[in-house]
Amino acid sequence: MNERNPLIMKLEQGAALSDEDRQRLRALTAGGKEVGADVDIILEGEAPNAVRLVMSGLACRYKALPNGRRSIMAYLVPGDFCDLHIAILGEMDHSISTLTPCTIVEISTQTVLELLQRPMLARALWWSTLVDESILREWLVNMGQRAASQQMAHLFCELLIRLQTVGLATENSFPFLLTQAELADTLGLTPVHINRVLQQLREDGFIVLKNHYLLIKDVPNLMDYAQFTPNYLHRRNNGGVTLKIT
Amino acid sequence: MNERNPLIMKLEQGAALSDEDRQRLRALTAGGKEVGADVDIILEGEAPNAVRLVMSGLACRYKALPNGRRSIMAYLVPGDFCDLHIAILGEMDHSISTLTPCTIVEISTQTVLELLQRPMLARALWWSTLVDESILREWLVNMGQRAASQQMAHLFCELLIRLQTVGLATENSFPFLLTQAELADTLGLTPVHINRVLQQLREDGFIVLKNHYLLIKDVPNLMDYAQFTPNYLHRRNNGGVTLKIT
DNA sequence: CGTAAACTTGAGAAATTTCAACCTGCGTGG
DNA sequence: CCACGCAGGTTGAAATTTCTCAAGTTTACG
Repeated sequence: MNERNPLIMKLEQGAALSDEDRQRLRALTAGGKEVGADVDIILEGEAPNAVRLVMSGLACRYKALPNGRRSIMAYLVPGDFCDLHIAILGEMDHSISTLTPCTIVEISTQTVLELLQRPMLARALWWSTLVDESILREWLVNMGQRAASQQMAHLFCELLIRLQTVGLATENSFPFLLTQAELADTLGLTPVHINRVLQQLREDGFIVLKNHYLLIKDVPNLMDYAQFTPNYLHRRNNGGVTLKIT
Repeated sequence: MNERNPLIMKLEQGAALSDEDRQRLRALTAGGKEVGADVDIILEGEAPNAVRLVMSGLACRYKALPNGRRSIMAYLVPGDFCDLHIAILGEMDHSISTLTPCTIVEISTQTVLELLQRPMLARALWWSTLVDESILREWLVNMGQRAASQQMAHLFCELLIRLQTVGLATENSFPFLLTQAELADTLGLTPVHINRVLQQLREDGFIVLKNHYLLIKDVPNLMDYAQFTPNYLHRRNNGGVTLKIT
């Protein structure tokens, strides 16, 4: 009870874990390595020999572009795997970098194979990669079909739910360490335009964003504005676990 | 040799199949069902009880949007699975529809589980879902960071390679049945703008698109223009298998 | 306090959308 | 066999969104 391990908190959403499953996961995730902000974890073209997992902080998947910009294709929050798949694909087709200081755990391929012997854990890991894929699809919809301010709002809603799942957001707020340039790389917009969009959202009373903290003033209202429906996150109890303000 | 089964041709790119593996796949893929164009195969919210596979024609994953438009997030070419994952996620977070008349094969969950007993087949199926995910990431880059005409060019390059893999494209051309409205739903642009972009590509001598057939006049040149690098498709021999003109 | 990174602002240029009209090919029913 | 009808494609012009460039301003932190 009162679980604080983000990996376990997340995987509970995908499968009914046993106490022993949880024990294994807890053992695995002890003693990660501290990494600073803006540090590359894995580079495109590499073929890593272990699986990595974010236990604290915020990281991202990205591709570096010929013109010097980069495209961020996913955020990795605590409990997210960097490269659960790479053993099969051979080489990374994208890079992973920290956005804030992070705790990264390395798990040997051997250990992963052991985990996969346990049916519920195998199912939970499968679930987690399928949810990652589902998020990619929703991002595609987001970028293709919504106005910039809606895209931004949608991203906020998604982060709220995902951080709630691992106990890092209250019911309507969470620490927000992303720079406007990073948001620009994510949504494929200009930093200047990101800036104006944020001001718009503030003026319209949707959010308060200051001191590296984001507060959503009326969550259902913002979700409505962003056309956000949480089904694509495949949570069992949507946002059921929220941080208690103490 | 001289394989013509698109599923087998594709999976060979992901793992070294044995003759028996191929036999199994051939048996599976016999006797699909013919379906017309613009027919929904699976709808968002459903929980299908079998896995479906496209054996001929072109289909797509899409989400219907509140404003009546739809967002196409993936094309399914012969050899592609519709829902290899759904047993774990519970319900579809998107729909699948044909774009042209298609042959669709249904495979029972039981049969899939049997396939997964064979290590190389399991690996090949894993590989195929990971490649699907990789394609989603590249589409995200495409929509976010490239000019409209480059996006279009990139899409053409990807389709060329993917259709070559299953023997449905020559070294520089393939049948092209997509409407401009469908392209618009894919790239998140307006049909009007798609029209102008296509004219641009024609004027610039990149492509000939008529009579439902696309010819790329200089493939390396178009790839360069689109910043297309095929690594994300994780093919063993990039575009090695091409249709012989007879 | 000084410096660099992050954020903000303004104005003009470019890309894309919107709306509305008009072609064109092609299959079907008369 | 022809004419009608319609889906798909094309065009023009104005409105809107987003970008670019260039110059401040603020904030974090050594």
